[in-house]
Amino acid sequence: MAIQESGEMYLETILILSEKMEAVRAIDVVKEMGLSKPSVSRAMGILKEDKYIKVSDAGEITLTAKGKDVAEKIYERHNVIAAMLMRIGVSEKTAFDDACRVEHYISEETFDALRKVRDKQKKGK
Amino acid sequence: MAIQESGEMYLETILILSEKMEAVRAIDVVKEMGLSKPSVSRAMGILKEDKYIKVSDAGEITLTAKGKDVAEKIYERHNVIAAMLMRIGVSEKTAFDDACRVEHYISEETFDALRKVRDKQKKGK
DNA sequence: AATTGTAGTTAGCATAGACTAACTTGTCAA
DNA sequence: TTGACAAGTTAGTCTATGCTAACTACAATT
Repeated sequence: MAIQESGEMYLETILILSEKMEAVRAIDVVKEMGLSKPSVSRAMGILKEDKYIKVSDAGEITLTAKGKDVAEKIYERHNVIAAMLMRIGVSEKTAFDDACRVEHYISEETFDALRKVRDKQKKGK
Repeated sequence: MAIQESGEMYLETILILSEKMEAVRAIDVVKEMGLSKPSVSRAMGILKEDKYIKVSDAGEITLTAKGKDVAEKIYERHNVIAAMLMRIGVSEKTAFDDACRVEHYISEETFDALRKVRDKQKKGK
């Protein structure tokens, strides 16, 4: 089964958390995303089942290569979209929030186009 | 209850269809959106219940002022987003499809910013 | 009048994704 | 060693949104 929007959000969150702390546990995801423990517990079960993450006996969650691919893809989208929105005058908070929703819905083609705009902009500076 | 993404899609579709034909019926929505009759039938029931549309005895669907507000808002977003994507090099089809998904997820603030970019661009031409 | 086709509805089911309540398990402190 | 907290799981529920199967109701054709 292809990964869903919620799965992408969980993986992105795990990636971000793993850059901030040595060990990411389910409870950290609960706190970061503001969801209930059972929701996260079940999601981790599915992500583990589908080989996006590994969970150690101690409960430490790590991304597999497959999971990292997804997480980094989404995270990059997030950053590119948020940066684009801020460039056209959207506030940081709104840009972040909107990017968080939009990141799951744009095609590769659109994302490439956005990335190109960003690169051109960068060079121009 | 606030209107959902699917409700916005139905209303937008009804708006578009009502510009193309004199009378819009549920079956027209079925054909336009590629959904099943029961799905559309139920959705119309909810939209009617919540006063977004009116349905005549003959089955003709019309938008109320409230429904038109939503439909036009979404339709404008659709157009602005698709135009923006095409301007940065996205193909027409992809721009249309992506706009169709993204239109439901952007804030008013982001939309205003997009509109401003479009207006500036227009003036510059 | 009987058949057929079209529009719409009803009933029941599926999936994704969230929730609460209540349980287990393990650690740590008194 | 016992009691309490923290982490995680299990079980059951809810909402949104779709589906199929099977029905009704009506109109048009033969």
